[in-house]
Amino acid sequence: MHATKQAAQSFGACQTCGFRTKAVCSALTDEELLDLERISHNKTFEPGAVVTMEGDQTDYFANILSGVVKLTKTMADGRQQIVGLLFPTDFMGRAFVTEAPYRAEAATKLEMCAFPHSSFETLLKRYPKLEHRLLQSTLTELDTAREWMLLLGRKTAEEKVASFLYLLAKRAELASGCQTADAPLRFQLPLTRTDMADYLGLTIETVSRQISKLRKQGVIHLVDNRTVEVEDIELLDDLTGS
Amino acid sequence: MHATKQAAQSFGACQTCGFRTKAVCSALTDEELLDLERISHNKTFEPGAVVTMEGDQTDYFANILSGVVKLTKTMADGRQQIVGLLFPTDFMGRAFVTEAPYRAEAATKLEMCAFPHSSFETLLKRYPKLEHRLLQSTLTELDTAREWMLLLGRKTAEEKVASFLYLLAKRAELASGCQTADAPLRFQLPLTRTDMADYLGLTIETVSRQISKLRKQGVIHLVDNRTVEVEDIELLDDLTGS
DNA sequence: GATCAACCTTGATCTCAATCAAGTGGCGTG
DNA sequence: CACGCCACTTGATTGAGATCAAGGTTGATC
Repeated sequence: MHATKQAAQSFGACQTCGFRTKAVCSALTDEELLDLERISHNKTFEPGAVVTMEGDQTDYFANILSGVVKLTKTMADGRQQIVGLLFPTDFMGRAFVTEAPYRAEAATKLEMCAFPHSSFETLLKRYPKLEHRLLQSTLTELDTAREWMLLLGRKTAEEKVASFLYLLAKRAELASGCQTADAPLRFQLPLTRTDMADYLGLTIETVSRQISKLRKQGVIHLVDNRTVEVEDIELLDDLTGS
Repeated sequence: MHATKQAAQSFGACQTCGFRTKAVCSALTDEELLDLERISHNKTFEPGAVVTMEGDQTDYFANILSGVVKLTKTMADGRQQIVGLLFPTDFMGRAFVTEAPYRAEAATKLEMCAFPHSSFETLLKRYPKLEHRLLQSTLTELDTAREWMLLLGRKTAEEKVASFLYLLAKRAELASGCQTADAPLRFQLPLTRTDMADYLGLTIETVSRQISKLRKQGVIHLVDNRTVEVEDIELLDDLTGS
């Protein structure tokens, strides 16, 4: 029920600590946590690997240790929409529901700490505060989804792309909070342009154009296609429309 | 913890029964239900009345008895997005969170059974199965929100309007399930054109045009602006894109 | 180091829905 | 009854983003 050696190294001590205090395990005492640890095992996935299929029965619960999971809905003719992203410390899985209404896929290299379905539900019944923690994280997920509904329904292409980059920037800032002071904020894009388009309700061409525009405006700098450096976080914030 | 006389009359016995078996109270036994009944009181609102403000502290929990609540997010420049609708038997309120990230407003005449914030949370702690029930309904809400993200991000105007009408048609069919057999399916639109636009991420003009189009195609018939009769439910289903 | 396949960018054009504009019908009020 | 107001419809025009098309870059493989 803790990060592997690799994950611990790749994130540094203050992030690893985050798992104990931020993930679902934060609901339990050290002693109770042993029950959870006993049924947990680590799993890794390569980018693009399907973690759970739509309507899959053999579902399991998991904490994301490193990497990003995308939750995708697909229409009959192939149109896709990413309906959620899961980041490290986020919880994956649906209690007491076997049928997931969407597909979970590794967006990047992925490491998670998984629990078998039935054992975890047993623990949920034994520890109401674990279920309480789950309710809170579900409510947070609901808020995030609704925030994204506003973006999808009402924001312009520029605002959509700026919002996504701002989200990642804030997340990166928080993660590196205890290390770097005011070096230029830099982060990796966990998604390809295609995934970004599917997350923002746009086409890849529009995403690419908007990124170029932000670059020309001096808001961001692209170290490479997947590495962003934020040059003006306030301007980026203004462009989100929020 | 049950519908008022008026509500009971306006819905008929099989719908009133729905509150006992479908609303949050379904988690409790008749005896335990008394605890809930003791702290509940009914409230009514006129269309347009604000039930909870964004960031409101004086939040309360409630079961919707009749009418529809819209949950709205608004941007600084006035752009709006409805991020959720609550129908009868649905539960309103956020456990252990005082700040709501959106505004709840009566879309129609509204009747609800309300519980004070603190008393309800006490009951939640006393009855874990009540909290369990809350988790389940939150998960359902999350699924609904994500379904809507696909609509907002990827569906055409026609598909959006058709999806909304289909949703209402299915709901109406279910509600009248035990009464009417195969009379033409008829229902009231709980939203104005403006609200529909805000729910679907469109403008009122586009909503109006798509409704006219569906009418001309013989999919629906408008008894009046707010009353829809479905003439071809299968065709309507096809047009949703799902 | 040539080839190929992803992934991304940029340009030209098109199209769907937004915007702008005018008009209708119902309803409450003076 | 006239008036204004509100919700809605319909038409004309515009524009943001989709689509179509071409080219660039990177990295894996033989």
